[in-house]
Amino acid sequence: MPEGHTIHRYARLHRRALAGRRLAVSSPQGRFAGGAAVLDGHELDDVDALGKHLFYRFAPATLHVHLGLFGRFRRFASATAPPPTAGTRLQMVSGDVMIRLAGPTACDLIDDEAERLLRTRIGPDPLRRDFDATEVAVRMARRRAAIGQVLLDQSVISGVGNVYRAEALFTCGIHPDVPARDLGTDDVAALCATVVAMLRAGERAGRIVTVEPADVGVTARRDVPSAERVYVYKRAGLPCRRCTTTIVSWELGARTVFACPRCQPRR
DNA sequence: TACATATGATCAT
DNA sequence: TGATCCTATGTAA
Repeated sequence: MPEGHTIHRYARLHRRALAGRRLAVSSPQGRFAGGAAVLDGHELDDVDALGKHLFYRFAPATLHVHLGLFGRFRRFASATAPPPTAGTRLQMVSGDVMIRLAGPTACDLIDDEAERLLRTRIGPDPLRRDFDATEVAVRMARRRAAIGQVLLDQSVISGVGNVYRAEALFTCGIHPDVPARDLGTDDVAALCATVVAMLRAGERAGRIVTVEPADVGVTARRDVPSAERVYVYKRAGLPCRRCTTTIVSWELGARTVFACPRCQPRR
């Protein structure tokens, strides 16, 4: 689940549900018991997202969460919640609202200096109002690595993961192997605009839907069947939705990338 | 019961 | 580049 759209969505939902309240904070699993004790009983002031990072502001400290590949939050009604699973790292409760976190790569208290340092490593975030596509272009122009690899580099542009990389490159007709610095100004601008639109749509819907409804024979985006929400991701061996050419996949940047050889020529 | 799998990132070599 | 960490879920045995 967790690309940037998921992170920003959690920030929004958790802010709405929990900000301005005193929270019972605990670590059923025990691995975050010390940090939970510091926050327990304090008011959550705000929740902030940058790229794939979340920051929960409490007076005593800021809680920093990165979901990694496996992490996920789940929300329960306190009264009817099942017992926490063995992997429940963090639990935050206010009244009837219970939020549980399992499987994160990071769940720790972070001081201002460490956060400042972290933020210097994070590139422009397409889901923030201050997103700067020009700055992304500057950073891409310095990379000779393949655009498919550079799109996953969080210091160049933050929040893009393996699904959106494949889908954005397909939509823009760019082959993943093209060196980033060889892309034209127009290509980079289109790519940024596409990523912004895709992540925003994903944040709003709570799921990734990158196909144009017309390409799968429906009129509204919400009517796109679950099996037909993407163009190329995990569709190796299947026909392209636009041209019927067989989708191919290979390893790029230690992750599997997918592309249509015809819609995305190497140029 | 075991294994494969996944939308991530870091560290050692 | 490869090993490693983290969890839940679905399928195979």
